[in-house]
Amino acid sequence: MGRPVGVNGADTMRAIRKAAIHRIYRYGYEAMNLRDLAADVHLSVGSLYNHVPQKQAFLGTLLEGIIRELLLDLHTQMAGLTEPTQRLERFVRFHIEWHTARKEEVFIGNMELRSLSPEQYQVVIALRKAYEGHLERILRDGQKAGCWKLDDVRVARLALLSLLTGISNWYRPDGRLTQGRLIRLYQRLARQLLGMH
Amino acid sequence: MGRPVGVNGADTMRAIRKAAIHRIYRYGYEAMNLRDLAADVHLSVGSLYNHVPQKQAFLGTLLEGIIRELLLDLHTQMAGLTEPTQRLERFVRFHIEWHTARKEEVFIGNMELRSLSPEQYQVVIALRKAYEGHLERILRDGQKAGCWKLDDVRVARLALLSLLTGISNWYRPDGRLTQGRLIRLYQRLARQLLGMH
Amino acid sequence: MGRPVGVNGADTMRAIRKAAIHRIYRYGYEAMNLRDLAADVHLSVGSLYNHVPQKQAFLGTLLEGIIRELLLDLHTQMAGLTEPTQRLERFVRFHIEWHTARKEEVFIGNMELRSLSPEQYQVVIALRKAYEGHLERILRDGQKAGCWKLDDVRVARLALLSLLTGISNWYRPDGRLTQGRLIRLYQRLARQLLGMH
Amino acid sequence: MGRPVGVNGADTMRAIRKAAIHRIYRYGYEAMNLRDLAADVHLSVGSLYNHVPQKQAFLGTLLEGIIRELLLDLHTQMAGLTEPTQRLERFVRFHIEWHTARKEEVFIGNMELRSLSPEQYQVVIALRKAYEGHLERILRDGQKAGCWKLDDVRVARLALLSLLTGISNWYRPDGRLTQGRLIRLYQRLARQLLGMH
DNA sequence: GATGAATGAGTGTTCATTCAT
DNA sequence: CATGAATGAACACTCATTCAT
Repeated sequence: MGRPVGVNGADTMRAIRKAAIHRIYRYGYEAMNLRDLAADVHLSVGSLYNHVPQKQAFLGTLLEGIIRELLLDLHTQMAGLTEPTQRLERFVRFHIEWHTARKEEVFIGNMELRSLSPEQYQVVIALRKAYEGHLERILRDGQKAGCWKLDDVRVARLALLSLLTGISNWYRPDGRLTQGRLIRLYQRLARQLLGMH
Repeated sequence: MGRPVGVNGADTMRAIRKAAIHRIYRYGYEAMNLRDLAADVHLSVGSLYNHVPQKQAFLGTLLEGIIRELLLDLHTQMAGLTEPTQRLERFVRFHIEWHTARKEEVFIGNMELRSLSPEQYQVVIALRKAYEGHLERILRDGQKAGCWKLDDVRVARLALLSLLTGISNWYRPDGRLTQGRLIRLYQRLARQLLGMH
Repeated sequence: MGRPVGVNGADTMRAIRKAAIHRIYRYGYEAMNLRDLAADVHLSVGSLYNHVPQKQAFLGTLLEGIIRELLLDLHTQMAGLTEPTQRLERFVRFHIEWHTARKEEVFIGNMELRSLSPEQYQVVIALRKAYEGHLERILRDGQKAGCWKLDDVRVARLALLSLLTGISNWYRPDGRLTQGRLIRLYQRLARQLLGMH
Repeated sequence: MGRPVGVNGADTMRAIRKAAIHRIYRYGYEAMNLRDLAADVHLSVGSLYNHVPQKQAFLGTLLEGIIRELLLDLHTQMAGLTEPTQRLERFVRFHIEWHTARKEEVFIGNMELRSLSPEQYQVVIALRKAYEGHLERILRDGQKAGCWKLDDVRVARLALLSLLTGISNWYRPDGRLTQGRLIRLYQRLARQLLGMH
């Protein structure tokens, strides 16, 4: 059969990504099978391969795409800020906004690293390190500037990221807390964690 | 065929559990196949089934066993303590000790919840809630006693657990930090997170 | 891999049914394995599953299909007849024709009822009852019309069906008896069984 | 562990046979597994092998035993009779008595022939032929003696056996018909089938 | 592009059978 | 005799992947 009316390749691709992210989020990469994925976007398995390379390669581009977008958004948000305290506030807000708005992406970006091939793993880990490095630079700059006095900057960075990323494990958009309140609470927690008052 | 000399069922079972935990930790439950698991303990697949009921049921008992042991150890460690600040210190130490000594168990206990059947999930989640409830009680008692002033006890509990549990994502036994120093650092971070000085 | 030239799904399905009937006839449902069945129709096991749902479900549709066809053919053959004696003659002829021409189908339709799931069993048994009911109606009508005097109509029906169906246990198409002679012999036996001269 | 008190080998063997017959009757030989059979007689699979040779060989001795017992009982029952009509009456009664009292044995004796190895099959078939031959001799003697006039003695024998054996497909001990009435009904049917009166 | 049909390697699971204890 | 534990071959079924149409 021919191509259905009003459907174009880019739309289909987007639909596939979305469906894949959802399935991986709920069942994990290994447990996602291409038949179900194809069905989600009203395609046969055969047709899926007109859009997707291989399951494994697909996971790679998916995770890489997610973290690249994260980094891109981060740089946009942080542009122009220089003062460490301000940068920290902004980072926390950004991180929470992304991790609540893009809960599923973030979740699989953390969980499915082990499903990557070694090469894919290297790429994604490098991008993650860039993200972590961003926060670590803020902490280091603030330490130098006397904004906070940390025993161990690296541990503080790890701790702060655990704190923030943990949100994606329990946050529900329809939960008790508004996103705004959540951000303010965690900005305070972050400050306290770094020993600011 | 037949039973080899000097082989004992309980020992075999222990070996299987250990090997399974390791494989699930490294590759995930879905990616663990019973042939490899059997090979780990020098058994044929058929023999594995003399010890393990079904892959799925096995995962259930595995995770349930882990968290039951965690709870048991927790109660032992916390016995006799009443003062909130003391209990918090002890909880942090206990959590980190367990999460560094039993890194693999803890990791799969967090990651593989989604691989559980609905019934198994209910059981394990209930046990996890008991653990979280323990910390929340500490925080609430300390709040009443004026040890700390939290904006939101529940969020503080979630934040604290994220902070502590996150350790299992990066901790290496042969890393830069001794376990003792790690505990002291995190005890301080915890105090600061709660706004104590 | 990929689809070979000139292959058609419906043809394949027919071939599978035929091969399955033959294997079940010779070895029984339990003893039929899907690898051999696939090989019979020059398919791999995987490909078999493009046509067949599950072994169990397949048996269900197979047996149901056989008896539905039997019923359909019966109604075609009996159409227009009213006189009990005539209907009996025709029924006997029809039954024998079907049970010799479709020996294998008939055989597994009788033997493999116990391999059906409870739900499948209900369905098939209901269809069988329809067939038996047809004969019983003939006998009852003839009884009323005075064509024969039976002690017990139900027992006569069971006896008659045993008599006729038993043929499929020993009939060989290349045997001593032509189908025509077989039918005439059994029509006489049936009449005698009912006490007609 | 040692041998339980009050249990002896012959009893165990009898229990195994009985359980096996029942399981084969209900599920078929292929579907009967030795674990369940062992459980039926409160034994472990390993222990079963102290009593039973191999599954396949066991089936052989089982079926052979059944038909040998049938033949033995037949000869006992027929002893002393010479007159064909009398012998026929007695045969019918005997056959029905056996096929109702030993329904399960009879059923598997007919159904599971195809599960036998070629050698076992030869043996059992030979014994069955002896049984069929007995009836055929009666029919032939009666034909000679003018008790009945059959078109085809062999077909009459096959028909008569189908008629009688078919009872085991529907007979229920707690059914509408007493065994006595059943026998009288079928004795009449048999006479009519042979064209007497 | 879309589809149905094909493939082969793999997966969990069962089962008859054996044997040291 | 009874048992638990071992084995290996088999089984139904799944799944990523390919390709003629």
